[in-house]
Amino acid sequence: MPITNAIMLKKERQAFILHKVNLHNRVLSSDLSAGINVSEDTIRRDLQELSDIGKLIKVHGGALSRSFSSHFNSSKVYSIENKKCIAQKAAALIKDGMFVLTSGGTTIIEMARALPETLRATFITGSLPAALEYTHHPNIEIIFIGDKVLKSSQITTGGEAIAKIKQIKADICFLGINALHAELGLTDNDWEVVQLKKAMIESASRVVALSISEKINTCHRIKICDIESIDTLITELDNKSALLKPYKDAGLEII
Amino acid sequence: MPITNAIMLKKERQAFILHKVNLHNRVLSSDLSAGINVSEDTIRRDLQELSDIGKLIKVHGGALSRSFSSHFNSSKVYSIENKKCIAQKAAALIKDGMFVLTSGGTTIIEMARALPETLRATFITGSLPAALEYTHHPNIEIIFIGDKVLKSSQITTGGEAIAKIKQIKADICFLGINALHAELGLTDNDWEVVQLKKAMIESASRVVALSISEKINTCHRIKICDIESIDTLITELDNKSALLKPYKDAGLEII
DNA sequence: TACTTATTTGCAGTTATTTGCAGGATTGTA
DNA sequence: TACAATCCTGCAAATAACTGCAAATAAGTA
Repeated sequence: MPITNAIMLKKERQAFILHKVNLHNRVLSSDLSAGINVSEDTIRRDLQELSDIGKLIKVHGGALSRSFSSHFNSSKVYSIENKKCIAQKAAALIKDGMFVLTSGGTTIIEMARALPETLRATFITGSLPAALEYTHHPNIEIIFIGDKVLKSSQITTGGEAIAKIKQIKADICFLGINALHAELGLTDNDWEVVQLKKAMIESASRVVALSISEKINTCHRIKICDIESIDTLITELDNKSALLKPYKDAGLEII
Repeated sequence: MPITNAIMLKKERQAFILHKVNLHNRVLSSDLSAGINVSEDTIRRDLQELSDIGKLIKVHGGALSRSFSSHFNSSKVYSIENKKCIAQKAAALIKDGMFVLTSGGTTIIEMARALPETLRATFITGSLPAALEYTHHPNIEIIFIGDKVLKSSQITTGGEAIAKIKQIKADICFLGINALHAELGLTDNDWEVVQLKKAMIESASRVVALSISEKINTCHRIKICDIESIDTLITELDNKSALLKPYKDAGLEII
């Protein structure tokens, strides 16, 4: 750590901190305080400001670079309890003999775990984790949609996968939802995933969207469909919740 | 386990643990405690927190990866060291740009983990666990063969899967082998799996069999092919081993 | 210049977090 | 069953974060 004997301007100091954090992927408040000649309080305030504008991630004792914590913070699988609640409600909709089309996502995985052991149905999916979860159930038939695997989402995508889905006529389709908005509809931020979900919606008699409440009234870049294309919305909330009213008004069944 | 002598921030440590758990599919608290310089209590608390937000599954003595359904598989880690050895040898055969066809099985999973990060190749498989493992690598393209999923083996089987495989011409094919015999050839005890492996052998320029030595000179019910259909045999043994002589005499390359 | 105002910084006191440790409970295994 | 390993709980020490405040500086203004 190069010692700077001259005093530093605030902006200058923050630029220096950013440089350090990007170089080493992490910094300690104590090191910075010793390196630059300022109190730890000042460093903390700097880190707080830089964190507020998203230049780094502040943690107890220092800060981490943004790229570093992307793996850690990006796929926030928070609110497992809520997802389990949604999973219970969703699983109850599936009856013996049904053809069930499902997307991927943690909520779908929870649904797979919530399926009663006695259920006899056929599940069709292109999600590797979901399919693996289904293999643990004794009485379920699994059809996997093959094609190129999208690594980030661990699902198959591509023309052939979509063509296969279009051949299917499923009784019910469960979609794990990333963003839901009363006017903007369903959106996602991956083009491939959007194509796949579009196809799934078209191939099912009944479309059920699974979404934790914090994703309600948010949107992403690419549109999947309008709200009206969804038949049923399942959240962890009570169906009298005010947050759900716009969707109820749009004619969706709320569970 | 790389020893990190510098102190680690809490979040940093947790990210490290997550990385480990996703890489190896399971970690021991004691190993982590020794690797990072913190008490087991701290590790336990980290695992608890990560478990609470659903990043991993905490078990007695350590933790399991969430993406992999290890409950079933972790108990089955037969002679893991030998398989790692085989995996290393097998991975060395794969070059940039290759089309690689692989079956399922624990040895194949180990091979997936042994692939160098820089490798750029296309992997084709019908095994759910293998495909999931491939998704962790940065430069690999994955093509998944879809169809009905055979739950016991977590692979896709059926006419369509076989038809797809027959359309492919791969540079190399890796087969995890359950039984190998100099006169009786390759055998297996699941009819569906046998059909699939037959197709894979026909679709590859070079066929590589991966087998731990204890499976040599054993046989199962259903025949896949003769020894001569195999080009290369990889075991954990030295290639001068007497056990391998019949296979060497049959013209196989022994690694 | 002289005055007001805003920003920055350090300090003291308080609160919160993290960590290791000691004990007793629990679990897995021979 | 007995044994060892692992766990949980509460506690204490160390560290870090927050709060309010005051001094120093910078910036704007009549």
